[in-house]
Order: sequence, then structure tokens, then C-alpha cells
Amino acid sequence: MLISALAKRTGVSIHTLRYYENYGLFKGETDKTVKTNNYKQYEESLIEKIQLIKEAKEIGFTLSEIKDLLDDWFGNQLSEEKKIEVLNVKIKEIDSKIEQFKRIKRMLVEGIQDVKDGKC
Amino acid sequence: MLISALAKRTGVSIHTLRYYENYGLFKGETDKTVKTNNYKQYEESLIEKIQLIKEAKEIGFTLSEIKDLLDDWFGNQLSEEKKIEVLNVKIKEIDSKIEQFKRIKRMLVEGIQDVKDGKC
DNA sequence: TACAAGCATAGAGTATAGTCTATACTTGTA
DNA sequence: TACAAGTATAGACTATACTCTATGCTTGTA
Repeated sequence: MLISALAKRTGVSIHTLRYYENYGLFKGETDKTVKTNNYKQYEESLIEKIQLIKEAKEIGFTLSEIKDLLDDWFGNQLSEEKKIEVLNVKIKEIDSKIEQFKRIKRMLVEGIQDVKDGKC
Repeated sequence: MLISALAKRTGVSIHTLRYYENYGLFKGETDKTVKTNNYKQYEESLIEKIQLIKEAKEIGFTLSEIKDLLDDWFGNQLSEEKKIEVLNVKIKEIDSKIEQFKRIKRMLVEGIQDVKDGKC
């Protein structure tokens, strides 16, 4: 599919997709059999990859971290054990983020109690 | 205390503290009885406030959101019910963030299973 | 009293992640 | 065939959140 279709199907703007592509998060390929233009074709599978990028960004990963992760993952240089290791590292990161959120939630719940007790 | 003490005790650089102060996140007061200088004094209670800012940033709140929250909270314009409401809104935001993290964690755990099953 | 270190303000510079504009070529529809 | 709409590249511009530099005044210690 062309870039406008990719934009529509992922909900990411054409500008941002091009920014991501230049950043190296993914790559479209120009069809060499077509000589009249150099339009890039984007594979169906990119849609899932881009959703993954969106999710990862939302939970606070930087583009640089996401790039490292994707390079590892899709570079096919990783053994089965390495892939499992990479995933486990990310799971631990997420677990500690969840703990942090829970800590702050507890603070807010305590805050409610303090307000009710007239302490603030 | 003076700004360098505040920096030491919060682990936030003097530059960043000044940036936060200009941003309106808090305010130091110059001692009017001292005429030779205009050094600002920062209250003990700011330390807790700045820790709160740090935590809030880490879980993804922008400075603008943090400012709104602090203005509401410390502006003393809020009734008890309003304060509880504000806290409940933030708790809900955090709950949905936690859910998002859990969703992604589940994806990663499935990923490990897929690797083990030789699916990728 | 010299002078290094601390304080203040103002403004310049940096990194990240877009977002937009200019220019030029290509494609599809009236 | 005219021309609006789509595509590509390159580069300028923006917002957020710092981070650093310049300048000048003040304070504390040798």
C-alpha cells in the first residue's frame, strides 16, 4: 500500500510516518518494475508494527529505545534465548512502572483520606 | 533555605529549579527585611512539592498538567468535595495507565510463548 | 581588601518528536 | 489535455523541557 493508505489505517499522519521512516523505525520499498515513479510500497505487516510503536510511545518509551528494540527483534540476529531475554527485560521494566503507578495511587488515596479528615 | 540548598536536597539542578519557578510551579520569596540583596528563600515544604513534581513527571504528566494540578490544590480555592473529585480523576487516570501497562505486559508474555513455540 | 563562590535575570543553545512548507514530478478524473 | 490530488525529498519551524552562558551584584573567607 502507499503512504496515504498506511496513514489512514494506522491513524498516524503521513508526516509522522515519514519522520519514523527516516528515523529508521521501518522501511518502505520502491517497486523496481515501475520506472515512471519512485512511490514507496508499505507492507501489510507494518500496520501491526506501527501500532506497537504507538503503544510503546504511550507507555513512555522514546523513539530511540523503540528503534533498538525493533532492530533487535526484526533484525533476526537474535537467538531464541536472546529474544526471550529481551522480552523479560521489558516485562521487568513494565512491572516496575506498574509499581510506581501503584505507589502514586496509594499517595492519592491517602490524600483523599487526609481531605476527609480535614488535614488539608 | 537558598536555591543551592534546595537543589542539593531535592536532587534537581539549580537551573531546572529556576526553570520550574519561572514556569510557575512554585515560588520563593525575597526577605524584605534584607536590603543588601534579593536572594530568594525557599520553604521547607517545597521539598515535598518538588518530589511530587518529579514523580508526576516520571509517570508521564507534562509540566502544564502538573501546574494545573498544583494551582488547583494549593490555590486553596477548592472545597473539600472538589479536592476529592480532583484526586479521584487522577486516580482514574492512573488506573487506566496501569491497565494499559498490563495489556502490554500480556502481549510480551504471549510473545515469549510464541518464541518458545517457534512461531517467531 | 582581594577574590572565589553564590545569587539573580535574561537570553541563547540543545534534544526530542514532531509538523509544515517548498519544490518538483506523477497519476487519475472531468 | 487540463488540473487537482498524491508522492518524494529537503529543509524550515514548533513545542516541551531543559541546560548553559553572560553579566552583574553580594557574601564570606584568606
